[in-house]
Amino acid sequence: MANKIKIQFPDGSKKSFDKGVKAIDIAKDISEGLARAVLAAEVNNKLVDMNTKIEENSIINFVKFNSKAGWDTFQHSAAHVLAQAILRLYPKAKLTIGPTIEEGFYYDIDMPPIKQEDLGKIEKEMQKVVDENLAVSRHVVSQKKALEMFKNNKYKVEMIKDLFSNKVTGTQKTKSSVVPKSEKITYYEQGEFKDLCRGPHVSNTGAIKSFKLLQTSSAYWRGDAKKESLQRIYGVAFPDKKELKKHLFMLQEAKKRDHNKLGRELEYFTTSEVVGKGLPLLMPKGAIVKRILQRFIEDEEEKRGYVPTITPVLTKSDLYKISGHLDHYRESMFVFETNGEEMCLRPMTCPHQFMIYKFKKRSYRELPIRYSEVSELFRNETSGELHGLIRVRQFTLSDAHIICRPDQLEKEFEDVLHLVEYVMDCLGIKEQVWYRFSKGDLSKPDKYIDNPKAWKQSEATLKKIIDKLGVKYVEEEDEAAFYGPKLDVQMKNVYGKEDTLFTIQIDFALPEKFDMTYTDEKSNSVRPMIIHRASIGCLERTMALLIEHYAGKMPLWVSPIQARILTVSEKFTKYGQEVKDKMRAAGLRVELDDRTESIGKKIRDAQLEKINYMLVVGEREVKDKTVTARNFFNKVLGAKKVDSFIKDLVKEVDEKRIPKE
RNA sequence: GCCUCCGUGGCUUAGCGGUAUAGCGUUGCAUUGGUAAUGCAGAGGUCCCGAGUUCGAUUCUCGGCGGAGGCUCCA
Repeated sequence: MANKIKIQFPDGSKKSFDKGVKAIDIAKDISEGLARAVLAAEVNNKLVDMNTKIEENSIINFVKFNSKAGWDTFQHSAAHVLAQAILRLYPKAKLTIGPTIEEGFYYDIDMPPIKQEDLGKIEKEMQKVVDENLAVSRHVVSQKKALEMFKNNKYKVEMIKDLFSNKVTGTQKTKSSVVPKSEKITYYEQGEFKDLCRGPHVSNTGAIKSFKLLQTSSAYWRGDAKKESLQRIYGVAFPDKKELKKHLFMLQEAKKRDHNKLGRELEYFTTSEVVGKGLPLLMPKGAIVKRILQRFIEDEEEKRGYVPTITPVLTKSDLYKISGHLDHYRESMFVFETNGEEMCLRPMTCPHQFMIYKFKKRSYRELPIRYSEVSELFRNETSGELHGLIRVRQFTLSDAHIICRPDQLEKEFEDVLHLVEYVMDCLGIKEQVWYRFSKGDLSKPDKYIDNPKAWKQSEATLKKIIDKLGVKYVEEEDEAAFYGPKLDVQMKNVYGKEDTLFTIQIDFALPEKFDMTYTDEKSNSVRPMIIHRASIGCLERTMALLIEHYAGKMPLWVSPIQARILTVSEKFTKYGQEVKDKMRAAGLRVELDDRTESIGKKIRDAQLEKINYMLVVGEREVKDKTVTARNFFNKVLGAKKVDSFIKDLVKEVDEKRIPKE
């Protein structure tokens, strides 16, 4: 029996096999179909290749394409095919890393810039590699041997060395974990191609049935702008053609929702060369939405005990010297000299509000003080990172600073969280967001305030609070503000790129820098705690993500044009006007389309403009004092009595109901 | 800032060394219409800007500006 082992399957059943049986043979034993479908196996929770020999009693779980591990395995195998094709076409190219990402895979390669038209050539070569159906094999070697094998590639050499010194591999974005210090290193081989890799991989290159290279870009080695610039090639792969086609179709569909396209088409905003980069001009519709969001949050905050401030956008740079912004942030600030003084446009509201706090001596009885301001901020972002309304040089943030006693911190934090949740509820985006606990990186004293003890303490405090409140979050290193850790609310745009929507930050540093104090019950002078928070985020960005999320079909309460009255002919203009006036009087945003166009045309136009309700008025309606309503999904809601319909709409606005198809 | 792609009337687009297509939209008139009606008439482009090559450049070269997607950054 010594050469037999027991394998346990996910359903709990067990079966015995010869010692050293390959994972693929176990799958075949169950069914040929399964063997074809699996990409890798988890043996005792460890991900391995299908040709791995199993030497002891194990629990096995087969990994298919539609699981996270299966996707990763498959995409990464495709990345190897790409790398092999590149080396065949460009023998001088130096491979670096080629991880899996949510949208597929990429490979960073040190080589001359790739033109768009080269991608077709590379794809052809990849197809050859796939057609050759090369067996993929895994090998374990010593560090010495590995260094010898990859001696012509300085990047791989650096990685191999790092692997043995417990350094983090990969870039921050790919989230490669710290590899435990090991004696051995693995590489994979397919045909003439060898690459350093942890695996696992599909067993043959022929499995990569269908793939597409999507785009190229440049990226820096280890994400460091001071290091070599590499060519990054993005792609995605699927086990069959149909799925790839479907995926590419979905990508195209998603791009139709791109706020940068849709927002311009729907006349929310535009840009002008003579105004400048990253400085969008909000047109009436965009301005209305922004104003609604602003009024909404101002009212809501007032209800929740915030007090407003209005502070200047322009300031002497001295203020930011105190706060440390100038040190940590200068590159992204607009700083200029005038009248012999250095001035700047404010990138943040915090120091201004702190000055108001410091206006007089504060008692513990006054706290918490919650200063809020919907403020215009300016950040001199580098040109390449600007994007539509999501990333701009001037934006409006619903900024607030809660100055409180340490014993109030938790309650205040919780209240902020409730506010943020309420806002997301009203916007109907609760399902689309997730929380990110953003921590500092103590190894970067330039980027973060150098006070390890305080960092640790405030991160622990934040963690304690969010754990206690049962917030589900992901932790991320090196994403904090320079003065403290954050809880960010994250959302993706149509390109799958992640952006911060709202943020709540605990600040341990600025109260000190600004020498902020209050007098406690024993007459001691004590440092307050500060929560920085953005409740509805940056209004422009929030608007952009709403446009994308709703494909332009905004919830009634934020919609710039809630209803449009469409007259069947000029004879009914007067009645249309009457209905419009009534609705306006009820506070609804309504337009009258009394053009001499056909009713069909007017309906189509209203639909293209994503107007919530189309109200047709013609002979029937005039007679019955009704309107015939449709919603923007073009669903006919039938004839409605005008007065009761207005009442319904007002109610819908008040309830901030979210549209459903 | 770096890499790739891009820049022709409001939009989509043809063209290419001799100042330019077409469709949609738009304007006016007629038609008074219940899911893009029809007819007639019209307006609208220094082909992103600058320099160079050329007898001549929207077309070729270079530089700039602007846009898109990455990278870095980040609300």
